[in-house]
Amino acid sequence: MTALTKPQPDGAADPSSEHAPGASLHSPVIDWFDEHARDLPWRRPEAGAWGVMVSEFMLQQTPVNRVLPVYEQWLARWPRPADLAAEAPGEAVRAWGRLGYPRRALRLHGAAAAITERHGGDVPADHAQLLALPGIGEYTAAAVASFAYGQRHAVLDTNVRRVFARAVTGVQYPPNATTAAERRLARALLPEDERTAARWAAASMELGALVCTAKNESCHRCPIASQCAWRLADKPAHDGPPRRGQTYAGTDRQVRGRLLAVLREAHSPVPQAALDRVWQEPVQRARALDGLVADGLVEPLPGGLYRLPMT
DNA sequence: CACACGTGGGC
DNA sequence: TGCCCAAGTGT
Repeated sequence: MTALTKPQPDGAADPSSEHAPGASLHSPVIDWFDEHARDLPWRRPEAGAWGVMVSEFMLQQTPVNRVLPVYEQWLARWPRPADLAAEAPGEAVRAWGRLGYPRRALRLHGAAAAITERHGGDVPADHAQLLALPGIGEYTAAAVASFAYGQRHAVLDTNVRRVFARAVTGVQYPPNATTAAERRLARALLPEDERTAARWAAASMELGALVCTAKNESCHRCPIASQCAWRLADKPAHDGPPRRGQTYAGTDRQVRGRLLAVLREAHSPVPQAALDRVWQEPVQRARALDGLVADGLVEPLPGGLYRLPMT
């Protein structure tokens, strides 16, 4: 049984909640969104589905403020999927700059190529077709279908998960990995009406991004503070297993980052010696470079030269 | 399912 | 000063 099917106190439930669980959350959150939503370029009508899709790739684990300038350059240079598909993948990696996780750039390029081949150059509206594209998982498929095409999907990102964890489940943080219970809850909370569902998806996400933040949440600005289970329980601290921190210093990831930074800046093939300078320890350095080549982020050339992938 | 995968800003 | 966090995906 989910929290939603828990027996309600007699007469306590809103009459409409029987058919629309969570209905009492929809209006306050959507009204709040109407007033406080940020004016982000990918939310404007002219962004189109491609703009939405590009933004979703870039926003996977990267903050809005850092995405903004790269997004603008990207859309100006490659206004349609076919424009990106016509470029070398290395150009996508270069234009990705310092957004991090450059495999996303490669996958976005691959997705553009697949869209050009399989979908006539138009970002598909079908969830399953979106999911089949490289770099698009459960979240991004739902986000593009919902934000770009107004469809009714549970869009479950880290913001929404946190909002639901607090407002509905009454805990400070969601589980480390998305659970079946969370998906079930998200589906149950989805407004029936397609238009409203899409609005709800964007609104609940924005609430998590701006108000119901991971740290220093602003309950005084929250439109559903009076209904929030976590707040009503006096905001108990997270218990469960500690949320795994991400290590970085000294890892292969750091080495990869340095190697790729050199190649992004270079506009002709780079000799091995130039790459050797970014990291002292030779075994780890070689492993990192091999990894980049295996991932298709770096192309080795005869004579110990390297460059971003041209094919 | 746990882990790898970049980067930079906030406290 | 570090630790935590940021619109996840693929293996």
